[in-house]
Amino acid sequence: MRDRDRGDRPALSEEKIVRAAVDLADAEGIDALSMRRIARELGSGTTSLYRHITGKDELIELMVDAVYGERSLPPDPGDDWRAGLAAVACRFRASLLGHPWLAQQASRRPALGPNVIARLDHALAVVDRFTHDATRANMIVSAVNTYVLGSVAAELADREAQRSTGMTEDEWRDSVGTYVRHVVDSGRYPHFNRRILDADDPNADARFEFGLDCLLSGIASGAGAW
Amino acid sequence: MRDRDRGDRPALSEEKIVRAAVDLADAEGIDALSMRRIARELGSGTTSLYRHITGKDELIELMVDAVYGERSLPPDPGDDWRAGLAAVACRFRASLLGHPWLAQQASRRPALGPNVIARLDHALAVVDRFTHDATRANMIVSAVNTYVLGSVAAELADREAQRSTGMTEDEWRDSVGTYVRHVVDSGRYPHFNRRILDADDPNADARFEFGLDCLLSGIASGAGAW
DNA sequence: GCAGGCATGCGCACAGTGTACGAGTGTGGT
DNA sequence: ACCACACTCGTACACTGTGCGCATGCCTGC
Repeated sequence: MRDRDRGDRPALSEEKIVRAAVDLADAEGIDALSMRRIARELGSGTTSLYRHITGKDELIELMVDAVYGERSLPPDPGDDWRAGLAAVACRFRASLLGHPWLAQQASRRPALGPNVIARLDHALAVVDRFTHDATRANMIVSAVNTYVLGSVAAELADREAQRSTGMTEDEWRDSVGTYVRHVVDSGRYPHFNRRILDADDPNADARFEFGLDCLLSGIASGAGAW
Repeated sequence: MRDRDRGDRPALSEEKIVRAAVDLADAEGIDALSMRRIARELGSGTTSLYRHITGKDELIELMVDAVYGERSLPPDPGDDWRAGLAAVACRFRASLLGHPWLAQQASRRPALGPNVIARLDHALAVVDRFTHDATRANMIVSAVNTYVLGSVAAELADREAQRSTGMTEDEWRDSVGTYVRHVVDSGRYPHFNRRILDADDPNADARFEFGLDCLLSGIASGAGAW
């Protein structure tokens, strides 16, 4: 008993709980994340978790900050603020895509853990090469983060749709297609039709980069000044 | 019995259920939305709801489309595509802000109800004044919608934070402030400090419009072309 | 008028959730 | 040696979504 408790189960800790929770959420989705399940994964009793965290809400905040901390900060891009900001945005996007549950939590409470602050500081440092106006720098970073967040949310929605129905991409397209054909045949939405019929459907990466490029160009041009 | 069933409770219907669900989610948040609670609000049995909808997932999809349909389409802006697109973005934002639970659902399955399609068609019509390239129009609309979604998600996170803690804005600022002071005092994040100390904290409307203006300027300048 | 089918409403039950409470246990300080 | 403490965890409670099957009232065919 002594050996088992000391050896095989080297006691719980906040860090271990958070790591197990992140792994579980990554593997099976945020809906599968329950306290009982985390405890089972750790080989401990369910309520033991509550000795190290105050509740599920706090656990999720800790998970968010932990994920923000797992990637190292991108290298200093020198004077090219635009490339630097694009790199920040891509890293942020990669973090969100790697942990699909993250984007879903973003509209709950704002994360302000140490790792989040570190990333924010880095982004502000990059923008500082472009403008020394603290208020403006703040808004620029907000705008870029905001765009990335929305972009990933939309991308995940698409991905989730075909995952939850268990269809391949082609099957999904067919399924939606027959429904959409009704709408198209009604002829009431000509522009929507054109989008379906004429437009190429760019992949998520291309869409992301297109919007990011527009946003950065607008920033560079000095838009948004009073 | 006959009278009661016929008069006071004029039978359930999909539409009534959806409306009750939207009202409840607006008033008490998405977490308070349970099938039992909706049934109680309607004065019916819980499982009666399942005669009209297949389950909670479908209910939420119906709720999303219902909300998209409650605002009339903005007037045709004529040839000023930029003003028209800005109007579309503001309407979208208003819908999301009026129903905080909406943004949280956006990263689940994509809504493709009739009302959503109608709005999409309208947006594409506006952009058609700017470019006739269907693929490019598609990406432009995506980028704007994406930005609005992210912007609202961030705004709601702030709002939710102070609502859930039951603090006023000042109390919240103080509470975060003391925590942040630790970080600031450490001196490790100079740019973050400058943001806290020097930057004005623009309200959500200003932040939204700043980013939107940047994005639209970038689009107008032709950014994102290969 | 009446029988039967059918749509609808709903009580019960089941497996699952977050977490409060308090009892049990091994460890370190005095 | 003793006590206090940190920790683990079984039990319990009030919830959740929803499948099953029964009851009831209306509509149709005779």
